[in-house]
Amino acid sequence: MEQRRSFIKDLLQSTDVDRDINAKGWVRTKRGNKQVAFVALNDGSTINNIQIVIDIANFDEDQIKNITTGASISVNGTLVKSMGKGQSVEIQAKEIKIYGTADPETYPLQKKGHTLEFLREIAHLRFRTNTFGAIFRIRHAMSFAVHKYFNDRNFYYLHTPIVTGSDAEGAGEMFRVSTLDMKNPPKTEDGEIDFSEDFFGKETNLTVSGQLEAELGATALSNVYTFGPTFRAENSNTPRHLAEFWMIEPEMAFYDIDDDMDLAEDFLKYLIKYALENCKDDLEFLNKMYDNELIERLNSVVENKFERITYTEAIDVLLKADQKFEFPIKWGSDLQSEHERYLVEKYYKKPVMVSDYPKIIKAFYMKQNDDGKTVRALDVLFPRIGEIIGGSQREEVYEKLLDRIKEMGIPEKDMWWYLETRKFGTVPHSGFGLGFERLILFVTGMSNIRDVIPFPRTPKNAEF
RNA sequence: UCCUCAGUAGCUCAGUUGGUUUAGAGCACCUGACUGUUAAUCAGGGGGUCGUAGGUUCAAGUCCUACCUGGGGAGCCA
Repeated sequence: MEQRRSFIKDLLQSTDVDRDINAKGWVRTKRGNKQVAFVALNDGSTINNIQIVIDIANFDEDQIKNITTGASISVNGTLVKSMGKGQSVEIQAKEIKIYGTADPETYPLQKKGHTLEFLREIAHLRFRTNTFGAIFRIRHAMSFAVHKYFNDRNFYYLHTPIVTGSDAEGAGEMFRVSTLDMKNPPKTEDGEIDFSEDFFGKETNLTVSGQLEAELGATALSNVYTFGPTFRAENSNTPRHLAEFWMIEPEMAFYDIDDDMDLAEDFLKYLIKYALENCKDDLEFLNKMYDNELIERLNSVVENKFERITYTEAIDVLLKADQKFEFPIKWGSDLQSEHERYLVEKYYKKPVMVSDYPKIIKAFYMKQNDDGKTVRALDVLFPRIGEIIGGSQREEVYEKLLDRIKEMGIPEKDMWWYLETRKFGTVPHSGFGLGFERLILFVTGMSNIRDVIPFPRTPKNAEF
């Protein structure tokens, strides 16, 4: 009878030895001599490999030859206590089946390390490295933790549209969605492209944010969140931006800006704590290989209260700073990266939540303060990352919201559905957006956002 | 998009102020040695139109121009 396959993660933790088992996976390395060969096997269930011991006398020579780095195999054998150092258990092989060989001359992954830049060019194979195995296991764990956090707190997961007919979010350039013949599009009488002929009968784009739709859900379900892909056609070439990225956007009825801040802080701490508790091996690997202060930094974020300051207080701190900034700071201008970095890394030395920004530099939907100058906006600034969360209390007063829409030249007719929530049973409400990949950057200690999403979409790059 | 650095073997790099016949090294790979290895070790071997296209020069991996690709920084933001 075929032995049932065990995951390597479970085998390595097992104390029940001298029993027959089956393991399947991909060969990481093989070494040895004429008598015995040692194969390090990995199946993705853990960063750790299990050692397969092969008595060469008992196997066909050609078969052993084909067990090379990258080959996929199934091993029947006995789980035994290891005679060597470095592992407590290993598999004494009885029978090996090779599913697929990997020609050592052309298989691009070798035993020794590769640069992250090179691995990006072979994104289809980089999952097979320790680094990317660790990153994507952590990414999964964080994704799961997001749902768990909200589910346990009476939030509903709301699926907002990917294709949107509203271009009013103002969160950046959008990707057009169209089925028109680009070489010969239908034209109106004035020579413009006639989008009434298009699939949806109007101009449509990929979403840049699910926030406005999430607000609609929150005005009935109380607490909702979105977690989906968003798209920005900005020509941003930085280690912190993607054209396609995942965003988490909770939206809460009856929340003011302080409630919003409480949730943001609690949420971030929960996620980081979840990683510390559930991704120990992977974090230790990343800590050792990429960022010696990673685990220490994660712990410090979980243990310390975030600093909460207003934009105006932030400006005061920056004006008194004993440091020259490339961009001089003044009230009314947005904080530049160098300013954010000073506040987080030099002055407070912990995450900082900045609120109440000048309304002229923020979006139309943010709740206006009584001073007439500021809005209840909220940015959470993290060490190394900068802005990890952007949010606000939303303007719930119909007239004030309409004024801002007019002032900022947003097409009012496209916003009728959004405005109606302020006409019928309007409530104070708040929300924020968390860039999922930026969270993963922080948690893994990676420095380029292209390394924390399986298949990064960036300007001039949509391979795979 | 702007500034800046880089592109030489499968990978990571060296290649001096342009000039010593076939452009080097380490790792990887192949062959051999070794009774249990831990990124094993040791010996030998194969492997390169020097990112692309022009240009300067008696002579270009090396200098100039444009473009492409990648890194870092900035802007936009999450």
